[in-house]
Amino acid sequence: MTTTKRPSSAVDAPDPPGRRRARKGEGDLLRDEILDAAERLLVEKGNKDSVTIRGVAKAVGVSAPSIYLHFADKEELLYETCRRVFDILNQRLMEAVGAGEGTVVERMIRAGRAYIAFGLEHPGQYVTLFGPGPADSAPLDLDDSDPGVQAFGLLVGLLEAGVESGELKSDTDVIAAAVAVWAAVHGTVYILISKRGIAEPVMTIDEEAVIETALSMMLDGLRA
Amino acid sequence: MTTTKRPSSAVDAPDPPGRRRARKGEGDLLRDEILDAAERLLVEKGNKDSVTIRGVAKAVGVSAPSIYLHFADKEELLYETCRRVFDILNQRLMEAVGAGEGTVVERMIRAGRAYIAFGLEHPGQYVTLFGPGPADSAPLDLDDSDPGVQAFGLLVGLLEAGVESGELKSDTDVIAAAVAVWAAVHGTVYILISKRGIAEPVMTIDEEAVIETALSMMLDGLRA
DNA sequence: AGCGATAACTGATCGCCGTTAAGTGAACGG
DNA sequence: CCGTTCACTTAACGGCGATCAGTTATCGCT
Repeated sequence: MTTTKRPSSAVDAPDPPGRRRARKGEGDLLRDEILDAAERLLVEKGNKDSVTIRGVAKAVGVSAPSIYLHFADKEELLYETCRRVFDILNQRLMEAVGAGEGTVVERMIRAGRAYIAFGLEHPGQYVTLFGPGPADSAPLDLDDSDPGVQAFGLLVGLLEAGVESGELKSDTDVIAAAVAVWAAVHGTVYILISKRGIAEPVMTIDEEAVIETALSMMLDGLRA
Repeated sequence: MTTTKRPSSAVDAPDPPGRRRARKGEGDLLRDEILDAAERLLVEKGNKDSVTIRGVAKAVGVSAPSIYLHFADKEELLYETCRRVFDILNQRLMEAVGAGEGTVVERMIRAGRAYIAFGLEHPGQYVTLFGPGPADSAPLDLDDSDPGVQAFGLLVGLLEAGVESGELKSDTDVIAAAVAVWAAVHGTVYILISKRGIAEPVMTIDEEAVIETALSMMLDGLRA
């Protein structure tokens, strides 16, 4: 016990090694610190399996079991971590769709570009949230606050508007089309993420060209 | 040591618990048994993290370290496991493309349907092979024997034929288009797999409708 | 100022994992 | 019959997610 004491003089060290215990009503402070650390580690490691409960705890400057005071298990921690950034995605999607107006097709293109760009900016969170979860994963009763549900609703609304205005094929099954469109942009994000930095199978992939091809392909196919 | 002996009388038990040691030149027998067991477990668990080296070893009736006599690590074991089934996919794709002839668009639709159907039939292997690997994953120098490279080459060839025959837009960047098409079918498979058996976000998804919508959307967008 | 209650957090431990090192015994060639 | 070699095992390491039984700091209250 030579150096380990911190009742006073605790403002210089930022946080990680020694952390001041939260005061009585402020237990939730730790929750946010945990989420921040988990997000930082997820971005840096790029892979959810490389983010460990123990690692997050050490980054926060706390013991591993403390995590469980705020999250039921690792899955919940990661979900909440990614959820925060996906709320930002929804914001961006709504901006892309709402601002500048234009035709439905133009708005969909903008939204698609925003979605893909966002996914490529946050690959760790993207594959964590949309990647394969445990096979036994609970029915995952998602409500309207779930960012995925919101984004899907936005897409369905857009397609409905397009059909109604005659801009899109009138016999479109909007639900099926929404899933198909989502699948196409999702696949684009996923493949571009996966292929980042691996030996190119045939040649270097021009990301921009792929994105624009995918988007125009999709929408030409939907147009009336 | 009451019941544990097996020098003789070893024909009744099939394999799992006690396994006859292979003879001198037949060490590779175990390799195939391991692959079979790994495939079985992967199909049954649906998730690569639920397939453990120890579990595979027990299923074969062998000790865990024996796996490492035939595979460098778990990743290699899983890769080889999935590779076997993806060779079958390539076969099916070539049948779909080659047989019955027809226009390029027709052949692409058949291939797309075959790809998606295959992915949905083998979800465990699909997400294992195409899902997120470790972030540090080696450049993965894939050669022409890799099923992914072969399938991609098939797709590129098809697109080139379509452009040449005037069936597809003449200004198509075939590489970018191939990636985009692959992304779209991949995304469709991935999303339909992920959404299997979870509480539907908006309503029940009609898989057939999604598949047909995705395929026609794609190809209408590519057509001249 | 002192004290019991309670919120916030820790140390020790469990059972599992992937992986490695060292050893054992059966099958073969000579 | 013997030594080598192949096929495999036992034991163990370090790290993982998770649990449980404490421990300590802060609070309201007298």
